[in-house]
Amino acid sequence: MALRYAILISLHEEAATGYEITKKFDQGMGFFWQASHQQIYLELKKMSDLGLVEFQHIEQDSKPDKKLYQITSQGIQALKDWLIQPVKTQTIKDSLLMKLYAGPLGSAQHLLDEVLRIKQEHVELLETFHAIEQEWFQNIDQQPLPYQYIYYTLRNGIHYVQSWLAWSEEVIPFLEKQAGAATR
Amino acid sequence: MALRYAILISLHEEAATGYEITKKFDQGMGFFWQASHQQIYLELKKMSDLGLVEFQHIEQDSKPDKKLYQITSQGIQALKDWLIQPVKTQTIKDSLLMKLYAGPLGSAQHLLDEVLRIKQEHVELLETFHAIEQEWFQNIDQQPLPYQYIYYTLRNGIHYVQSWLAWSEEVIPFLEKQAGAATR
DNA sequence: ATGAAATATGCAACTATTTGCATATACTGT
DNA sequence: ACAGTATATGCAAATAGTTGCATATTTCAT
Repeated sequence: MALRYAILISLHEEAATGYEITKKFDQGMGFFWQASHQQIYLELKKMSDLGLVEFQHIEQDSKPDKKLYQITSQGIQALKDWLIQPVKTQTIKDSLLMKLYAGPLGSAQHLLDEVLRIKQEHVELLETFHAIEQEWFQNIDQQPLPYQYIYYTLRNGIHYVQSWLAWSEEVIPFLEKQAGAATR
Repeated sequence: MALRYAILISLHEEAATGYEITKKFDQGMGFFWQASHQQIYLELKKMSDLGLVEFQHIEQDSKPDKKLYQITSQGIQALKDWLIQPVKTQTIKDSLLMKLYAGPLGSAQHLLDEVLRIKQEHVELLETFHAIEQEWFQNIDQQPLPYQYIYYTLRNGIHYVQSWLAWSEEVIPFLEKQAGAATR
């Protein structure tokens, strides 16, 4: 159900097309929720049938037609009701750690390559996060209240990525040693 | 598919019943992969049909009968093949951050309560992790190699929980201020 | 010129996961 | 005595998510 409420939160910020919501899931909200365009279009249809959102057809020259969705008062109420429910504990599905756990049955070199690749992604993500922090969240306590809340979701991301990078500095030397030992 | 390989890794360590594997998913492997007993029993059946595992019936007095599963050579090969595939990037589904992102539309007091509750869980988890580290992973470079790999999955967990707790120290004062302001 | 990426939406099939139920015995705590 | 927890496995229904495909135009890069 959480996808539904992620979409409602996005539409509560501003009216948008399915295509635009999909892009939002690749950016800000994407850090804590991911969804494909197929999922989003299908969910928007269901939500429209339930009266949580409504849309207007917009015809465009030189581009495909689109549907601009906006949240209804019923949608806002449903979102408010959901926001005060207890949060479900986050499930973690981390196949890198699974492969590491399997240890010597796999290849230390392969694990090392993967850790280095993901490290690079995390380094870039951290730079992006810091750039966003600089650009949008300076003097945070003077920003509008909604921004202040969003700022703390960014801070969560920064903490997470930094801790992952700190861990990688521990595991990389170990994997280098194992990968080296295997070829000798 | 990853559930399948999580089970194979577990059975490669030692033969086990579905019930015992379920308990493992609540402990060590549970940090990076979760699965219900329904999922595990169903998957074991499929894996048995495919010849990746085999089982023997064990009749017990005073307890229900059980099936002891063990990995086959075919299962070991399938696992080895999977271990050298690229890892899929982890998906994060964090409804706490989603509710935080929604900000003033929800209740700061409710968010604060939830953060404090999860913080308590994380404090306890960190204690558990540290206890495991002390008991099983002292003088890590003198331990058997498979233990050394597992140690780094534990280290990942420790880093993660510590970073979450550090973040909570940032967000709690903010939410306390917001919750206080709302009642005045 | 030709291919790739962006814009824009959607169906169908499959895989993964959750939720609810069902069964049966024994042990432990109140 | 009675309720709850542990042991042990499983089916069925529903929801959630992935993968592959389909369509149609424009703009940008090689």
